[in-house]
Amino acid sequence: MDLKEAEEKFIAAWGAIGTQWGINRTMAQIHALLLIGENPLSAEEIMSKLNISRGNVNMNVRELISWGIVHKVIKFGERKEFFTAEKDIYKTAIQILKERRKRELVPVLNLLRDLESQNIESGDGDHFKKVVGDIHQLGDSTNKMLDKMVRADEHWFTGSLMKFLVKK
Amino acid sequence: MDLKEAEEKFIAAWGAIGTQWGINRTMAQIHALLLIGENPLSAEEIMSKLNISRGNVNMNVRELISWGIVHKVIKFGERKEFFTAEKDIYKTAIQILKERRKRELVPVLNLLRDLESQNIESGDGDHFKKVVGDIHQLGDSTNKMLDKMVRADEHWFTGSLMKFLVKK
DNA sequence: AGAAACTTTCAAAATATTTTGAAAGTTCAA
DNA sequence: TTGAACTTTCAAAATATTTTGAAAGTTTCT
Repeated sequence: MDLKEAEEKFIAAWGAIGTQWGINRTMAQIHALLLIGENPLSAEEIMSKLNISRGNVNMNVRELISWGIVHKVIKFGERKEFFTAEKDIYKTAIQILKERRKRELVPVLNLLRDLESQNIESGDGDHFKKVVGDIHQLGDSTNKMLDKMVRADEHWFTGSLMKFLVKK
Repeated sequence: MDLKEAEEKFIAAWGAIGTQWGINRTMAQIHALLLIGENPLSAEEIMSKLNISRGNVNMNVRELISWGIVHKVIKFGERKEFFTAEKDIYKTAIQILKERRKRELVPVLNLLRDLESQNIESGDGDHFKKVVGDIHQLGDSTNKMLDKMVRADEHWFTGSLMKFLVKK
């Protein structure tokens, strides 16, 4: 198997996996392409390598940038923009944790806080209150855990936290 | 705000959040409905409370069962099946971790192992190999971490692991 | 200012996912 | 064995998401 073949396999598989992760296939493929490319690529290049339209590239690259895992690169003397993926995979993972916390966990916590602040007329609401309270507690713990992971310096993954988590 | 109102808000919101989590809305709503209900519900009841079809209930309940977070309940003397959600939210969380590890992480590890076993003709494949190797390392660590969480007894979330993660 | 080189937008088309509901399948009591 | 009470299936319809590509917008150069 030559390099090109392996790279294509990686890109295709990353796209498929992305789908399972709830990420759109093209976005995952663009990320893979930029990850394995040593040099930044232009929109043109992404279009032709993945066989997708200009608009599609623009949209998904913008989204990847909003996740903080792809960056614009301006080359001196060149008019067009280039894009590259964060190459430190730990930074990438932390960035994704950060964003998912913001996008997926925080809204849950807000909902729960809101529900708990409501004064439900007593009685049979006990079970409901317990469920909401339990989820809230779990959500808070998870939030703190993620916060700790995200705040830790960039070597957390090889540091004491990871040692603790993975030991035995 | 009365109980019914709060419950409906919870169900609706849980559905919307599910969508963001990459879970289909109806599945999340059924889960919410079963969570806040003290007693198991029949397909009929789920249909009418959520205003969805029989087939839809069947499909999504089956999926929830395959995730291990909803269970069939047979009531003595009753012909039909009832369904209930796991009420221990920590168990539910662990179950979800377990399944996501199996469905989302394991395939990635398989891909990476496969790519690494290929003998790529040397030279400029160095960067590609590094990327694949880095992701593999991260994946392995994550896998071990999840394994530890999942294996820990059901009180891990309040136990030393959680203390460590959340302290400070 | 005008024009070339680029990026962004967005309505329409393509694709993918979810939902429906009627038909087929199953179970069980009589 | 039959038929009532249930569950499952699945093709078609509805809905949601993604993709396209041409038009509009922006920037930079002359």
